[in-house]
Amino acid sequence: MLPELKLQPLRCVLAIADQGGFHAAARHLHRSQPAISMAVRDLEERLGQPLFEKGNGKAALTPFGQWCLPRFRELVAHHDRVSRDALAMASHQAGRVDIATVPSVASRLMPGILASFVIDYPGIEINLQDGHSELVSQRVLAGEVELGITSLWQAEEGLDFIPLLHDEIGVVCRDDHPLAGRDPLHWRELAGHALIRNGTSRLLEGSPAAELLEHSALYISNMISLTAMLEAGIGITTLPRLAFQEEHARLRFVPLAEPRLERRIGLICRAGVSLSPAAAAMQRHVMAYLAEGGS
Amino acid sequence: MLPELKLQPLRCVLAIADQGGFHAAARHLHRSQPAISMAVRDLEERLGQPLFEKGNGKAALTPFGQWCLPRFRELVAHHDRVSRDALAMASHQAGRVDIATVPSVASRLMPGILASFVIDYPGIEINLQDGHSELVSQRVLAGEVELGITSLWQAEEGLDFIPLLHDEIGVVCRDDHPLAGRDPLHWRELAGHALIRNGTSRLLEGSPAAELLEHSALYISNMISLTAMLEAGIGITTLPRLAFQEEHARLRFVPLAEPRLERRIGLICRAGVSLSPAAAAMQRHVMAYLAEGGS
DNA sequence: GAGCATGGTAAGAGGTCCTGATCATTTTAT
DNA sequence: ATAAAATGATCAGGACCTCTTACCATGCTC
Repeated sequence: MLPELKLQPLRCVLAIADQGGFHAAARHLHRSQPAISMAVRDLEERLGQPLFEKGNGKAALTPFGQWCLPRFRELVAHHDRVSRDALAMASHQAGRVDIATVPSVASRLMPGILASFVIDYPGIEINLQDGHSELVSQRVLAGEVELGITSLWQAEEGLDFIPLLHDEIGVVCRDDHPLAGRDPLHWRELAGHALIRNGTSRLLEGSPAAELLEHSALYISNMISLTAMLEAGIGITTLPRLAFQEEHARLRFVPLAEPRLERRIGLICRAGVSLSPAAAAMQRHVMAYLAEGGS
Repeated sequence: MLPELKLQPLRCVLAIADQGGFHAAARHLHRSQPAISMAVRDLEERLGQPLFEKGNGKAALTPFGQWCLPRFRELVAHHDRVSRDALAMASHQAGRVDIATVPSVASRLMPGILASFVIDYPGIEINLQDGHSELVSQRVLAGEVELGITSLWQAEEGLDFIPLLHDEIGVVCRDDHPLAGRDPLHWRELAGHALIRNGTSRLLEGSPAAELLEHSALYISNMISLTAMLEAGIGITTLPRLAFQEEHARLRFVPLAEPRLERRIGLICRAGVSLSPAAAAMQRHVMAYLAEGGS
């Protein structure tokens, strides 16, 4: 029923009207002049009305053509806008990535990653939120964010996990603590010291050191509070190295040598659903960044 | 630079998303299934990003595809709207005609013409304005209106004139006037009677009766005032028959037999400019209406 | 009237698009 | 578990469309 108005003929009409002639339009569109004539004739046949006056030497729009012109112009402009936007989106020059990470990654890794990312992809909008690792998994699974950077203790259904780095677990204590200087540190040596549990303590579960947790009376989830406790000398805690804020002068990180514990930090995304171009770019960027050692 | 997004592939994407599969989309679009696959593949290559997930049995949009979908839908809808409007305009189901006529035509001819026109072309908007004949010509020439119905005393540059009917000139007087019953009326018989000139009196110019005008002291342009004068018995006047309002019980129209004078009423439009589809329909309608004798 | 512009027309090459048959894979039914 | 059905992908062939080259008709300029 409706005739299919192809865009090329519409562009021809616009060019003829703007450039003031078939030949000029042909030059402008890099086509031969007969192509313009035929495109216009075909379009006029589809519409059932001439767009240009015939017979006279000059090209002049009929009233019908004048009526059509602005509508054609709008339609072509609309097409170009959609085309440009889609291309920008596809070529990572525009778009948006939502990422969720655990706080330690957000504060220690992401600044460097994002600093270089925004240079490479200035058009991409980034939304970074942090939360504990289960929240990160949930948000990725729910589709609220496309990418997550976290540690997975168990392979989760519907999530793809791409390992990025190993983050070793250690003991954090004040610099005047007896354990502060030790380097080969066995978990048994922690017995008797006051241990403060925190959000990452469940990383010890399943290891011989797990029984330490049973003798711990303090649980602090907030990192600020935790460091304050440690600085006050109230006790020691275990943390992944990445979660240890090195700028605290009086705190020391002592890696656990036996058993050697670590969390595997990686990228997670929904399985079976491909990423948006922007998120794919971010994924590649993160992997390349960490492969180069965080340069 | 910008890829040319043809509409057919876009429709394919919409159909796949709406119908939930390539085969369903093919049935819906009355195409074969490979055509759909190829159209999508071509579009994906142009954009540089896949729109549908590959590998899985089912067709599912990628995030990029989801982003594109509403934009594609808008663009296709825009095209269809333009196409439908242009087609309606071209096939006289929509549009607008601006006409200017002399008052006599507007009041005596146009009601019948327009009554049947609006039945045949219910979608066309009509704008009718009246004015004296020079004003009609001016407006047509200036492009303010596309069509005019008037009497032309001289062929005017840039105007095409299509004769429609002959309107004879006669004398109008009160029913008790000495001339009221006369039928073969010679212009010499008007001598001595008080003649009121009006806007149509210049139709006498160039005829033997022109000298009558010199002995006339009254000029009334307004038709209401003029008939009031005539009904008061102040004098007589000359009018084309069409301009004589027959519903005035006490006034009589006596055709001038010698010289026989008439004005030629016709359609005028700008020369060299074709009419809008709606105006062309009106032109044909007027000519057909008057050729049939005003049925 | 020669020359240059306008746009229109005809024939052929090239590309696009569609179809029909076929294949690989997944899902569903028995 | 096996058969059956449905999904989308692929390929070769042909119809169709579009563009180009060459040529024609007309109007304007000098």
